[in-house]
Amino acid sequence: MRTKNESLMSAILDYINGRFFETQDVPTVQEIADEVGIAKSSASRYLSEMESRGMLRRSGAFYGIETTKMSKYMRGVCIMPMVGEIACGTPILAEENIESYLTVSGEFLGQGEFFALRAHGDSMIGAGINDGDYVVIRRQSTANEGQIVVAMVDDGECTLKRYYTDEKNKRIRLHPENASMEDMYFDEVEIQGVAVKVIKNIDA
Amino acid sequence: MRTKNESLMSAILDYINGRFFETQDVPTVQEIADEVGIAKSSASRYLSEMESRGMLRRSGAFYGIETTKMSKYMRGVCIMPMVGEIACGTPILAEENIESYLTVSGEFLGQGEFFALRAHGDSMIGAGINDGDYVVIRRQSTANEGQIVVAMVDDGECTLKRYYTDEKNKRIRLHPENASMEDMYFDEVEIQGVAVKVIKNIDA
DNA sequence: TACTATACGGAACAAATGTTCCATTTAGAA
DNA sequence: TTCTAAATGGAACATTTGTTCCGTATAGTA
Repeated sequence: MRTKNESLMSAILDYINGRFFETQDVPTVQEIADEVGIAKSSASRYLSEMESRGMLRRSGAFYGIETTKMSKYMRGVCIMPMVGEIACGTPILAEENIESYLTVSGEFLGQGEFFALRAHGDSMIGAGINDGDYVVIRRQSTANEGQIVVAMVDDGECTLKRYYTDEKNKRIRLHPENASMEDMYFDEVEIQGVAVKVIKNIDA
Repeated sequence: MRTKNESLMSAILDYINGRFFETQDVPTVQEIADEVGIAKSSASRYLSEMESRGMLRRSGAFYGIETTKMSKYMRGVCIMPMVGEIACGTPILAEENIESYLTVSGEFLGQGEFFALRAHGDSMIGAGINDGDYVVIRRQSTANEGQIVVAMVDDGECTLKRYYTDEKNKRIRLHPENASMEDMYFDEVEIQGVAVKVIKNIDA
C-alpha cells in the first residue's frame, strides 16, 4: 500500500499560512496544487483529509479555508483608526484625520470600539504620556472619576486630561498631569472616550 | 434624461468599506446588488463607473475591489506576532510562544520584521518599561551602543537590557535600567532584535 | 516476483463569479 | 403631453471555483 504524504500536508499548511500572513488572503485549490506540484483534484482531496484531521476548517463552498494559526490571528480582530492631528471642529474619526490603521487581535484590547490618538504637548507627562505618543482610546461617552479621557470642549478642540467631577459646583474638572499647568473647569464636556493604552517610541 | 445616482454610489462604497473593516473581506457583485437593492448587472455597471471615477480599483477578474480607504489601511501592512512567556530554550517565535497577532499598517513601524514581547520584571523600569508592558522589537542580529535589545544568553533565557560593548575587555555588557540591579557581562550574546516601541496599559 | 489497497491525475460536473447584450422603464427636456 | 437619452433589470455568456468520478500508477506486502 501507499502511505499518506505527511510532509506534503505540512507543506500545504505552510503555504496557506504563509500566503495569509503575507497578503491576508487565502489561496485557491488550484494555487495550492501548483505550489506543491500536484493535481487540483489531489489538492482538493488533501484538503479534505487535512480537515478531517483538524488541521484546518472549510466554511462554505468558495475560499473557505481557515487554519488554526489564522483563527488565532482572527480572534476578535478589530481595526483601529490612528488619528494624528485633529482638524479643528471636525469629528475625531473624520476621514481626513485618520493617518493609518492598526488591526488588533486576540484579547489585547477586550470588548469595545477603539481608536488611537497621537498625543500633543506635555500636559499628561505625569501619567507617562509624552508628546508624540499614541494613546489608545475606548469610545464611550461617560467616564469614571480619575480616568484619562479624550474630551471635546467648547471650542471644538479635543484634549486629553484626567477627568473629575466637582459635586458641589456641578462642574467638570479636567486635570493635566503636569505640575506647571492648571486645572480647567467646564460646565459641560463631550467625552469621546477613555484612554486604555499608550504606545511610546523608544528613543534609541 | 436621467442622471447618475450619486447617493447609490456612496452607498455602495460605504458597504464595501464597511464589509472590509468588519470582516476583512470584499463583497461580491451580487452581494452589493442585494445590499443596495439593484440587479447584479447594474451593480457591475456601477462598479465600472466608480472605477473610472477613481472611487475604487479592480485588479483581476474575481474579488478584486480595492477602495482608497482600504489602500490606506493596507499600505505596508505587517502582521506582528505577540509573544508572552517564552518557554525555556525555544526560539522566540516558536508557535507555542505566540499569544496573538497585531497587524500594523502605514508608516507606523517602518521597514523591517517585527514582533512584540511582554516584558517581565522590573529590570528596565528606568527606561519606562514596566512589568507586563509589551515591547515591540525589530528583528536584527546586531545592535548599536546603548540600544535596548532582546538578547539570548547562555542558558537559553531571553532578556531585555541596554546593550554596550566593552572595547578593552572585548566583552558585552547588558545594562538593566534599574539602580538596584547590576550589569551583566558576557563573552557572547545572541541578539534577537532591538526595541522600538513600548505598549503600556493605563492603570485606570 | 506478484498482488492489492491506496494514492494520483485527468476529465467532467454543478455552482458561483463578473461581464455583456438587449428590451424595457424611467427621468428630464421640449 | 410627447420625446429621447440614459439607466435599469433579466437572461445569456465565458471563466473560475471546488468536487466527484474513474482509470491508471504506485508503494508496500506476501
